[in-house]
Amino acid sequence: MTDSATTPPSPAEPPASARDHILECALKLFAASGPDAVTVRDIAACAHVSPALILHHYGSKQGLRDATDEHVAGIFDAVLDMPIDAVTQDTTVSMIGVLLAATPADSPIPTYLRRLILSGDPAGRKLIRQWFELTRRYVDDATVAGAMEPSTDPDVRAAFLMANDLSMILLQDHLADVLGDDPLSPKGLERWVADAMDAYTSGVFRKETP
Amino acid sequence: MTDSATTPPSPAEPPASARDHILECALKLFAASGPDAVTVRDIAACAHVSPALILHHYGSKQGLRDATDEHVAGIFDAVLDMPIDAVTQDTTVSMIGVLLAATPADSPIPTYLRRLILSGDPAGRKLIRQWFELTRRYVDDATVAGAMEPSTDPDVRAAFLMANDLSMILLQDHLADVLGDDPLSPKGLERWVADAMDAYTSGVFRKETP
DNA sequence: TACTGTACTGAACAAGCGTTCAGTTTGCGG
DNA sequence: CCGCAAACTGAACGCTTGTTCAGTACAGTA
Repeated sequence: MTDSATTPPSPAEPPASARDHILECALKLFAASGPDAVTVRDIAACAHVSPALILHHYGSKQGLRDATDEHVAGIFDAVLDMPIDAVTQDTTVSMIGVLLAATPADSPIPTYLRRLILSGDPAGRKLIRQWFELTRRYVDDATVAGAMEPSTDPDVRAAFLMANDLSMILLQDHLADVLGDDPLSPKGLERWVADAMDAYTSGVFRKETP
Repeated sequence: MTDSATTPPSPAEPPASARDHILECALKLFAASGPDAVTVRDIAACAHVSPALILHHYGSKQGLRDATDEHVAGIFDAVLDMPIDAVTQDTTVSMIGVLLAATPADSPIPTYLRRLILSGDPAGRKLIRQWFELTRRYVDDATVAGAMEPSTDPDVRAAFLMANDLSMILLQDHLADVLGDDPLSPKGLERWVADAMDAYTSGVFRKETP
């Protein structure tokens, strides 16, 4: 319930309090192994504090999980609030490019996002809803603007594009395995986007086989 | 190490031994909540046996997990071994339709498959590799046959199609949430396949905006 | 200096976990 | 019938887990 307004007014850089450090470690460890596999003692060791301090600050392990979810969702919200124009132009086909550009290369946030989406809890559902609504609006706008072929089922079309986007996060490791390039790395992203754009503009299947 | 050959020769229907019943329950519970969240006692209660019997038959909880993985992978292999012609024709765009047709409607297998793929363990990686290889071969065949537009990066194209397929399993709940139809139900599948085929043949984006 | 609230710790607790084991029941060949 | 291996159980063990709690260190205030 205490938000960042309770912290003393530090102008540019937060003083990296133990509380923030704990959340940072939790984010990293949760992303790497999943919250269930990470113990409070693991996080305490990572943050160089006692396990009791974590409970002191966040009430319970679940409280820390919730705080981490909120933190990531907040970052994601900030990315989603970018003007939609930035999404449509350049090689940035999708939300993924924007998200990757907004987070450092070794950030655990994409990985954590994957877990959040697949965990089935409301935070992930809300996140997907926002993502879908944004894509849905984009489909309408682009269709009206003549940049997109009209679809008889725009909801499915938006979900189709979103799912395609998401699969890069969800299947990152597997795609890296079969393609040889991490699809979320600059090189891998370029390969992926190039072929995806080609598929989306030139089509994949021929209408009939002459 | 003891395979099904050790069971007595029952002609049509396996006698549903306690051992099989345990695996069946494990499959259901693992799919529903994830192996980490399911205790040996949970599985024992589901199968109406003592926890000790599970360890007697499978050695350890990990042994049961491995056995369940193998069982699901075996079913999946049987689906993948279907002739590729069956995949290309009709509304069955993809592996998903074949898989769904091969399993009962309320089967926990698709859900378990999702967990297997995302768990990061070798069983899931092997499975994805097979899936990819099949799709990769399909891309070549369909391109030679003139049914598919040639791609400059066929590996990515195959991964792209596979990922699109997989996203229906991975995002099943979320897609059902935003679309109102479970994409793995007959109705939802029809909606999805119709729009996906449209996108794949007519394209999504226009080449230029006149 | 004395007071107070917050950050923080070490040690312990209760509960739940996977696993073990001695022992009982069951089924089957001799 | 006996004997023996396999199926199966109840009760416990050791360990890890999240959590609690009494107490310490330290800042800010009067």
